[in-house]
Amino acid sequence: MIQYILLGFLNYQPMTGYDLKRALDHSTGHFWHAYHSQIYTTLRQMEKDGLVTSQFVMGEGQPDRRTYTITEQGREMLSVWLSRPLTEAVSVKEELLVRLFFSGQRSNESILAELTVQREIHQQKLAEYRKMQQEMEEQAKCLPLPSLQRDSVFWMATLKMGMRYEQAYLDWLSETIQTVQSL
Amino acid sequence: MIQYILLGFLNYQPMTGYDLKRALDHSTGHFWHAYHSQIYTTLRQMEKDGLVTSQFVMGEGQPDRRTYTITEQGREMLSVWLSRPLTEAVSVKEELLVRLFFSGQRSNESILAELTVQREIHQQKLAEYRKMQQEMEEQAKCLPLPSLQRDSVFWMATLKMGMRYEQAYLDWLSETIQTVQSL
DNA sequence: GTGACATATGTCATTATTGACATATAATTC
DNA sequence: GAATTATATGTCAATAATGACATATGTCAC
Repeated sequence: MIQYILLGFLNYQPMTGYDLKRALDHSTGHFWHAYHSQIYTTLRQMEKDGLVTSQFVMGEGQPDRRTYTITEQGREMLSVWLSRPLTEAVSVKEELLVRLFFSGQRSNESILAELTVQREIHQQKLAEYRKMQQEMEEQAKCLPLPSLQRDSVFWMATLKMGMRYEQAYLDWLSETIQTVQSL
Repeated sequence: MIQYILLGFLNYQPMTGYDLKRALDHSTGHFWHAYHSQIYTTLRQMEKDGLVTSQFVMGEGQPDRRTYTITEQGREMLSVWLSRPLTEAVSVKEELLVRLFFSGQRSNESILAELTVQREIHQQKLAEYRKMQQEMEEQAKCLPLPSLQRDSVFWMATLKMGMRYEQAYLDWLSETIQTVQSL
């Protein structure tokens, strides 16, 4: 998966591993996390596979940088991947639900403490997404390239799903906290 | 993670790998999937670690079965895990959002086809969860052990999150389909 | 000047997960 | 009687992901 994400970004412009890590952290990282270790090793593998090329630039006054550029083969691979639609349910991994499922043996206080912390975490996430939405709407007014206008519709769509997810999570947490309190 | 799920089930009663696979598929599998291969290998490892013991029963008229029983150490490990609350955001993995994020280069038709299939998938999931909820509510009236009454509150809570998630997903899919149609 | 932080790139051992391959019996259906 | 499905348990190679360890420079504040 991470390989397609990297191709997706490199399809816009050449970037270094560090650039990519930052780009991910502010966008796709919210729905597909990656450590920098995974990014650097995947980029190396992709170079071996001919999906990208790299240029090492000795740092003059700055640390050395290795810039990766997508190849025609890389673009082709990204296109093929995008053209083959997801036709199955993706598997969800929700550790909190696993924990709650087996929480019959726990005290109400222990459970409530955990759910309350989670509510704070998801409130922060929602606030973060709302801020991102505002910033994105402002940036959309003055995009450097008109071709990015179309892209920004999809970026915004992913953000909207993030907000719906966080809102649903928050609503459920409040409901569940109430339920546990009344036990 | 899968290890704690297995301990969670074995904490109720001794079970075989096959039993566990079925139990997971009808419950926790909806928020933490596991192949039978992972279940069997994890059970073996857990036996080495002293978390479970196993009794092999030659099948008389039925296939051979290896029944796993949780040990005191296993119960302890489960308890410790449950008592250490999740205090961080769990990382989400949403392949559809990754795909949509980089879908600027795709045709509207291709995107709409994918979103429509996803809507059907999530509608089915929601229907499945609603059916499970009905069954659970009926079963709750005549539980074999009164101690399960408390547990069923948490099982129901996880199911409710599943329904909220699917509903949020469906609402977002409809919204996004409309957005793409109007491009 | 020194300590902290951002920039920048990597390695590596371990664990987790995937999904195909393999095997055998019993019951049911055609 | 042949095929299919459910029961039941495993192996294994490959991939993906985790998170610690390692290193070096530039900048800024104190």
